[in-house]
Amino acid sequence: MAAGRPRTFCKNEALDRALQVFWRKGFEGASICDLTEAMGISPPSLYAAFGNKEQLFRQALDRYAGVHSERRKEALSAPTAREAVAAILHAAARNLTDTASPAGCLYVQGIAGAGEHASCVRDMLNAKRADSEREICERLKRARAEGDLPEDAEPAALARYVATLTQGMSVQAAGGASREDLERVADLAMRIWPS
Amino acid sequence: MAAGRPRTFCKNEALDRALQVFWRKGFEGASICDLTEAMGISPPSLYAAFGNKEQLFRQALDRYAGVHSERRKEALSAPTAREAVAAILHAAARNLTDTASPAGCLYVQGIAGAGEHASCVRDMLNAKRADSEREICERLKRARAEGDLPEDAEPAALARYVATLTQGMSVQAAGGASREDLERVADLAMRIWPS
DNA sequence: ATTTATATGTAGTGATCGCTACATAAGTAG
DNA sequence: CTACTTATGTAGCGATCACTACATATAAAT
Repeated sequence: MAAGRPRTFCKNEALDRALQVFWRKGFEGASICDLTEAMGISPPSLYAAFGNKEQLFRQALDRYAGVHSERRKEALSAPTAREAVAAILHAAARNLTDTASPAGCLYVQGIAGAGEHASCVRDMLNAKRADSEREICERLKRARAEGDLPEDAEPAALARYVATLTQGMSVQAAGGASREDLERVADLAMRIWPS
Repeated sequence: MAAGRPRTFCKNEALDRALQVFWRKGFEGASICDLTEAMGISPPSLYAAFGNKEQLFRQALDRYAGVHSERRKEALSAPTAREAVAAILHAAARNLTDTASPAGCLYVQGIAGAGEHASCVRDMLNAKRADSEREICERLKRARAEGDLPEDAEPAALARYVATLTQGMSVQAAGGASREDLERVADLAMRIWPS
């Protein structure tokens, strides 16, 4: 059939730029004007390609989630639970203070000034954080089954401890904490390990 | 001199109601309309009594900070550093999930959808979180001086660990974590203690 | 009673929000 | 070429934002 005028920008590239804006300013803090400027396109192009602001956020969030899901899997593939959790925490310290990206984690900073009507954004971010915690929990369950963790260890509680730390590290990073500060937090946090 | 028409509302009571709104929605997420409705006053009364939205937030934040500073001091007055930190973490688990208030901590949730022009709000909240961390650090320094902590303990790093946990717990609470969940995190967190 | 000072209620300011109508440009299909 | 489809650029929509002008109300001071 007829194919119409081709779009003049790369969708994924534009999405990456939108992600940067959402990451730095949060969902509500990022205006369409901020986004179109960063993406190098006009509002009608944005709406034609991505739907609306909420759908754009969802797509940017999925892209972000893809990257971080891979990093998480890599960290969790360490041979022991102890090494896996240490890898998660130290990767967090590193990534959350990466100067090439906004400080902190989109899962935390994205909440922004969400009024009531942005509850779906809150739900999206809650779900992503829960996904992350669940993957850690699964790894710990496996470790317990393999005898890598004692029988009385509680994977769910441990996973929540790790998730709480990474989320707190995001707040710390957004507040100006240095990479070294967060590395030290990660080191301290690992002292709970029975080994 | 002449005293003029007296105001028809209690300033502190109105401030408390504004605090609830900021707490639940964040600085940017709370509209003047939300605030005036909750405070039971009209916009001109709000501006006459509190200046503007930013100054209102600052006053609400100070009020919140007063309450939490007292609670913190009480927790830190425990005889040993270990008990003091445990008290901080368990108080966080309790307070952050208090059903009478919005979930989470204003110091974290207040960041809301802060656009660039709300950087002063970000600074205010960063400063309050830093205050909290510093008080914990002071307590730990005292403990080390008293021999309650080993010579090689690092009060600053420990204080940052505790602050990171409480901030992460705020994110967890805002995401729906239960009091029991957070209590278990606090228990796990205390396992790093050398004792 | 008059003056002075502060608070209130109504109503609306300009600016910005997310979003879109509309005409035009740029491609394919026949 | 004409017909059709899709993207772009301009320009602006109604709604909401933080905030305020203005007239009026209510107190104390003289």
